[in-house]
Amino acid sequence: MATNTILWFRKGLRIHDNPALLDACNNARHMYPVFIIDPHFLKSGSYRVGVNRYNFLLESLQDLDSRLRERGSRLLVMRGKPEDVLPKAFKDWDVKRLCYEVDTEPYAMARDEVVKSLASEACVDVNTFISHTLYDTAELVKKNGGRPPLTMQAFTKLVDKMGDPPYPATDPPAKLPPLSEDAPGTRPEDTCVPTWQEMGFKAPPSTLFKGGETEALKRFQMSMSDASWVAAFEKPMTDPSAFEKPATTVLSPYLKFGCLSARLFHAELLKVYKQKKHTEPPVSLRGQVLWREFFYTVGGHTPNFHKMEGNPICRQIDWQDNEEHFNAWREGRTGFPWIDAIMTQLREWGWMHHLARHSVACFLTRGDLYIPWEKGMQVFEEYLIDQDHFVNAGNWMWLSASAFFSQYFRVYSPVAFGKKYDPEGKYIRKFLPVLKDMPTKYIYEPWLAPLEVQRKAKCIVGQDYPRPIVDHAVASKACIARIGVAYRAGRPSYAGADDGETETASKPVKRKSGNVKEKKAAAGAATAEDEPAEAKKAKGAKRQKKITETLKPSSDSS
DNA sequence: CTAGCGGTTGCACAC
DNA sequence: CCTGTGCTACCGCTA
Repeated sequence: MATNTILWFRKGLRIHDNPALLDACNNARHMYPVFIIDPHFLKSGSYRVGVNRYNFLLESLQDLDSRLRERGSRLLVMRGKPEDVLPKAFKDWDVKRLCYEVDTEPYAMARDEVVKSLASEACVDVNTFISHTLYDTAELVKKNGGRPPLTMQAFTKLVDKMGDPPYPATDPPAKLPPLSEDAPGTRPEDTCVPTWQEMGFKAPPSTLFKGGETEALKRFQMSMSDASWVAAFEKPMTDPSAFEKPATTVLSPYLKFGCLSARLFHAELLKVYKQKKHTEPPVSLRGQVLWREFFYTVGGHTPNFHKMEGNPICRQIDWQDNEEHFNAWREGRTGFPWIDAIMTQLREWGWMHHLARHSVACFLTRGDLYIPWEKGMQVFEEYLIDQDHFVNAGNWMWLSASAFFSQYFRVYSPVAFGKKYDPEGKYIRKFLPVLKDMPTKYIYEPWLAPLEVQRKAKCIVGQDYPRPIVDHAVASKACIARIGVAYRAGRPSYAGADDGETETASKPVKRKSGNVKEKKAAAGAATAEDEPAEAKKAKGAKRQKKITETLKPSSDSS
């Protein structure tokens, strides 16, 4: 017997490869495609979503609406909390089935548990589908013995053992089950896609990238059309300073919102790979899709993944917040043009190259400022159009050497790194017009330019552009020393064999060499209980103390 | 249990 | 110009 169904869009803002859509159409008299504008994502004061990503979402909804209309349906954009909106809709529309795509982010998991029990109270069947990721990440974890692999190598092997991911779902019928037009609360003027002004944003969006499935598929085709480029892709070889034509696909925002299916992307990559000799993960284009899968898998099965505290895979480091430095970083006025240009691109475009993100993330945390990675993560969360919960947190832990990556002495130079790719400083001149006439010789280090040169370039350092907030040579050495202390003081133990395991302190932590007590080490003192091998460090201790002192917020400004 | 391997993406300086 | 080394001794995984 045909019933009324709700198709609840959250991510997965697409028609293609959408198993929830297919199920919602199945045996449906009326099908109601719904998106709910959830106030959770708009908490005033501390934006979770800046105007660029929010508008990207609104454009994606517009596009989804027109694609549904082409098929005789339309999108109902509802306002309110899902746990209020949905039960009312169940009753108003006499709904018997609710279909949606699984979302494993912590907020979504909790929300959906509530919705499920409300649905059950209303005698509504709930059908859920995994189509945001390539695999069911819980299955990957199970196959790996109950805990997620923590290296990309191990993850790639695991995925290979699983075999190819499910093939993309078939396209939906050309004619979708219609809404009942006299259903309460579905008037077009009450359920249309709002504008960014209506959402309360003051400043207009400034990103170049347009949201939506149509745009996603266009960009996807464009990227895939050059098979040689696809087959030869090596992420670390791409240029972070390219902005006229970005060196990578810029498909990430479309994957984040599900405007593009990762499974479609993956399947098409395999087709190209069959024809051509190609690069391999982790650097290949397929590798990039696997990185996303990796962070979804680890993040979805690690408690408190987006925090340092209570996160069993995250190294506990004595980061030190510094309001002044943090604000300078966020607002692009550190005095390092390469860093400030990247932070400007972040705010204006909502997207920058992966390696550019590395530069600024390293600078904020283990490289120069020693500020908690969570602070940086929150800034990215607000401004990035492709912000993706697990990917963002995972990469911030990576860059701050808190998890996954531990060679903390590999510090990016805020001067040399960009110069390698863009010796002329075109990227800096583009995003920091105040420096556009600075001679190439000084474009990465304007504070070294003689005053006369600064005058001629109409950019006086200290007036028109800030002086550097730290001496990188000093700050980076201090950071390396201090993070080394934190490393020796203890390491995280992933004691839990299960997802829910949060207690980690019970297992003894084995150490290879002198287990320096945190307080003593932090004071920079060599201790008597240290192994003889540590003796040679006595000399280093003094220097270390000095370096540690330079990190104190009161004394480290230049 | 443990040693050895290898890791998407650093840099400056010495030789 | 190249390769090696210090920074400081990393760590999950595999055999």
